[in-house]
Amino acid sequence: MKKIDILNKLRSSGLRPTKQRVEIAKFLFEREKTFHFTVESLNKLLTKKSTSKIALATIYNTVHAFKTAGHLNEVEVRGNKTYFDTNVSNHHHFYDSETSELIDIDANDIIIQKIPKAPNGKKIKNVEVFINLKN
Amino acid sequence: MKKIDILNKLRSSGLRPTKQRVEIAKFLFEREKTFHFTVESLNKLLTKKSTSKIALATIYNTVHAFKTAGHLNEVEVRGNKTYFDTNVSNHHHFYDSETSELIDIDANDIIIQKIPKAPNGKKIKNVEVFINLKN
DNA sequence: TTCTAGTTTATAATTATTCTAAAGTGAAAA
DNA sequence: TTTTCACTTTAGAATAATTATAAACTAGAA
Ligand SMILES: [Mn+2]
Ligand SMILES: [Mn+2]
Ligand SMILES: [Zn+2]
Ligand SMILES: [Zn+2]
Repeated sequence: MKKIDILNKLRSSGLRPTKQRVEIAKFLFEREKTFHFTVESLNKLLTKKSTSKIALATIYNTVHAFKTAGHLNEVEVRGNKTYFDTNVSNHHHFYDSETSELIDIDANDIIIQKIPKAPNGKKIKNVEVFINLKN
Repeated sequence: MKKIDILNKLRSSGLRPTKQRVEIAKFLFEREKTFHFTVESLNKLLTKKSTSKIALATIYNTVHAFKTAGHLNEVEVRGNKTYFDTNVSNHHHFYDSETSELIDIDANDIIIQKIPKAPNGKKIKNVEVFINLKN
């Protein structure tokens, strides 16, 4: 994903491409593989990588703006911190609690044969599979 | 589960059956169906039910002690609070984000036909399925 | 009954996150 | 190009969940 696409991505979701947003978006979206992160880890990586310091509040603001725009997903991981995922398509995860590392599993790599029907007036929105790992 | 069993349950896991622990254990374990809760919700319910007030710190201590002893499981739910589950067997969940309600799914009610193999030197510890509900 | 390690408790501390409100800025309009 | 202003960034305060502290209490062994 090139810079022009980043600008389009931001503008088309009603987000002004400010210096900070572009820098964060480039860091998050200009990569081949999925990136899983917490605000803390993102902050550290950005601080290390870049010269210009971005306020922590801005990172929170930006991550939430990207999530609301559908460019990031929140992943539920045991623990206190909130995890985000640059892979916004429907998929599953391996989770290694030793390293707190998430690994993507393509939706097609898990096939569920039998599933219970949703209760009362409810419908199934989506199904998430977590595979916890050990050594 | 009767009172004597509660006492055994505590003692056999190295926990002194104090007044507070017995009261909390009775509240949590003397019921037919699985109970999912947060420390906050448990605290409210205990306050309503009982005459003797239990300190919030004691509820945290006790829930952690029960979890460590294997009498409670922690369930990962989106949001800030930590959820606990009296069902410590391997099972799955429906999750209704409208009501923040968890509903158990028996392990046998979900059959996974295809699953990827664990990465590098890792093994699969367990598989958890979350079915998110909508109206 | 005495004794003590384990437990409870009020309160302080910590940690992740959100709020606030003042200063800064992208970009539309003049 | 300059003006203008709604949107954005920011430092710091506030909040909320959880954990730590340390003094008072107690289960139960001796
Ligand atoms: Mn979490
Ligand atoms: Mn959670
Ligand atoms: Zn992912
Ligand atoms: Zn459950």
